[in-house]
Amino acid sequence: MGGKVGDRRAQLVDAAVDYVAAYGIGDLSLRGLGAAIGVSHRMLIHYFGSKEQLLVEIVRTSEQRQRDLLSRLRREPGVSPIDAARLLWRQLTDPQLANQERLFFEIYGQALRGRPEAVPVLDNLVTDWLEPLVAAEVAAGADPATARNRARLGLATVRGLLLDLLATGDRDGVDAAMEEFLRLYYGSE
Amino acid sequence: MGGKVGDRRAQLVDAAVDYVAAYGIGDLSLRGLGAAIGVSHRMLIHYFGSKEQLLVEIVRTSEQRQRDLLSRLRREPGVSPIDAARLLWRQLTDPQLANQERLFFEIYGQALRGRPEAVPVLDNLVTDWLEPLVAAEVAAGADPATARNRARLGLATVRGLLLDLLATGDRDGVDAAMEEFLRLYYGSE
DNA sequence: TCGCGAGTGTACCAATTGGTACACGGTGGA
DNA sequence: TCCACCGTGTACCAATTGGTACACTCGCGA
Repeated sequence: MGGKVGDRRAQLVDAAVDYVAAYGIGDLSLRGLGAAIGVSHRMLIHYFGSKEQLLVEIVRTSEQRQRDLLSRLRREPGVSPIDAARLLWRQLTDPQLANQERLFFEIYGQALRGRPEAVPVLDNLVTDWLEPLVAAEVAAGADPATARNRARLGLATVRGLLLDLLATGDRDGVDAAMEEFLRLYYGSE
Repeated sequence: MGGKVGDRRAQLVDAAVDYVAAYGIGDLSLRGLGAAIGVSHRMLIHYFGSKEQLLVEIVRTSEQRQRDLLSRLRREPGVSPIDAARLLWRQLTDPQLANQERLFFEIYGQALRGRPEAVPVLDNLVTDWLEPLVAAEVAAGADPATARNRARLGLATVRGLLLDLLATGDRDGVDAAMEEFLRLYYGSE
């Protein structure tokens, strides 16, 4: 039962992502991680070949978790753009996901620096999220060109306010700014 | 002439910030930095006491450079909010400052992780920039409460689009989204 | 029963790190 | 002139890092 190698690997990488979300990916060491998740650094090398490959898997899995959030967005069929925006906002700012969001920004920063395991995330960082937002805009009647602009703007605003929230912790202030945005975005038409 | 200790220190820290803006602060080593700016790692310790103190000065100086951008904003007396926004946007997205902006996000990421030399930036990350934006809003006739919300929103949007720009490099697409924002922000009243 | 291979631990290695000890040189003041 | 001191280089140290070698155990198939 479940003794397969892949299972063990998957279990390790999952624990590793949790650890990294909590303690950061920057100064991760195999020994520290191993001690935290109950395995020797020797085993991490054994299962993943090298630290770099382990990091690749960590980044990929962390990305996958973000994508799971996204899929919840995408799966709502007839959701209006404003509801999509609110939903996105509420999900991203769930305190339980704070660590995951911090990790997002940390990986982003390292990707900008060219850290090889992190760089690939830059490709999908914007486009992946744009797609469902554009779809919601178009469904709501915007023409495709402005739909793209509006979606891009909405995504950027959400992320900028998330950055604010993580820095200041001022949930009320940031929520108020978000409401102001929604008013501008949907209220004036 | 000019042989004062402080001068040498200041010169070193300035070169260090340039180096860090180009190569990142994450895996900085005294030897690597020293070799790049023409000084032995021994001297960096001599002038700064420890790597940590050097990093503190690097972060502080990098913050100061951001603040210089800010002061140019603040010094415009009767600038309308929309012009302030455009000015801010154009300055932040100047390709010559790309490295500096990357460093901003990198330091932010590390600050979220609790890296001691970076954490202090979180305090002023939002509030410092809010002040002149709020002032511009109030001067343009907004009541103080919504002025604060609008300023916070504008700052977040600018940063979110900057994140997009650094990730995708799609200047045209991001500029278009910015224009869409300005239309919403100022056009509908 | 035997043996083989996967999973694991211990010990080790080379490289890199921040930091220190000490020695040398030059410049300015007594 | 000579002495003190600042700036600098070289050599070194201890700690930590990723990665490897080898030995051991345990379960399963022949």
